[in-house]
Amino acid sequence: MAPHDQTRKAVHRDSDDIASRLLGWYDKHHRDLPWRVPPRELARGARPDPYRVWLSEVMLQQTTVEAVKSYFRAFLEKWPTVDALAAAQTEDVMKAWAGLGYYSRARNLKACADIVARRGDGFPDTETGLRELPGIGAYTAAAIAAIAFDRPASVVDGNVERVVSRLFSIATPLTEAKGEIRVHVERMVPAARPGDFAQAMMDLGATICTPRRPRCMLCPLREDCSATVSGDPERFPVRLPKGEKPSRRGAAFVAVRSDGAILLRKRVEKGLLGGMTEVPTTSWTARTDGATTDAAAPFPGNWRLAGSITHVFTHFALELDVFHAHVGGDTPAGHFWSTPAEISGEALPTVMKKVIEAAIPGATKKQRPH
DNA sequence: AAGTCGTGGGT
DNA sequence: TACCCAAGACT
Repeated sequence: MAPHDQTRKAVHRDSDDIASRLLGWYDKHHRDLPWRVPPRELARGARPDPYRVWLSEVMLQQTTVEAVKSYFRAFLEKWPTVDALAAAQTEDVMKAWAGLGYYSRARNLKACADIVARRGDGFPDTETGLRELPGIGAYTAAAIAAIAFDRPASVVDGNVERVVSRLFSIATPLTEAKGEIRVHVERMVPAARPGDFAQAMMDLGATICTPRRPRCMLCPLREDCSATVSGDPERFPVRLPKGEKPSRRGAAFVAVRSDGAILLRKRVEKGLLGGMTEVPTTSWTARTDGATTDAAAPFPGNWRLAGSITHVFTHFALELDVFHAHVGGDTPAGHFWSTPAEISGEALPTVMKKVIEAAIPGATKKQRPH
């Protein structure tokens, strides 16, 4: 290994070495992903489709690669271009997004597509231009600029924070260390292949420099890594202890018509599960004694307790008692019926599929022609 | 600027 | 089991 000294020039060369080692590793060990153009094809002159880069990056916000794959393929099948997505109905986009979580992303995705389609010149090709679009924050703007447009942007996501905090044994809690981490990344970003560098950092974090039990023996940067040399890489990044998760309770009502249709309604656009579809429920702090239950049901009827479900959101846990009744065809104001053939295509978040399944097992599964 | 916003897989 | 946390954005 080359001798180190304290000059600025040496520091720069050291950073270049890190990028070179990382890119060499990426050339051999990169993941093959549906939205990715591999380095071999980039070397032949292929360019990524900014629409696909954008779509994948928004889907990947706080979401695992495995969860995204099938949604990415389905979206690309339905809406192959940003113009196609702009021409879609927001309601259909919400339906296609159902199950992926963080539903404001879907609304912002559609709003962003509308703006880009109206621009008529594709996506902005700079970090600044991208940052102005709905649903595109600091990370996503940098990622699209680097991956789709070959800009030397500093891409900092949770993987990069972990890798860098270990490389330099950053003991400051993560919330306060972001600026320091960004400075390190800015020094490392290479002039050539900045998009591959960003994806390489994320692949390294996802496959080698994992939160627990990192595979340091396989890491191309182990000689550069302060935390590995000191013997306890899992100590980084340092996070502040988190508060306790409160729990809420409520009751949900699955009303079934004679043809098997289920009564649904649409939630308000903003806030939790905004714009998504649900069965009628009490408020989610309500007590579930008999009096409250009868008052909140969409129909007076022969309600039977079918069971209860629990669902854990990011900042609270929810327990819902699920009531089930067969009812007549009246339609309460603001509600609608969804037949067994239609229900799997509704914009039902996972918590609501759990509720319906508790009352009618199999009801939300996709029907297969026979 | 700390809280809000989903879900599923790994350990 | 209970906890961690993932290619974060928005307010």
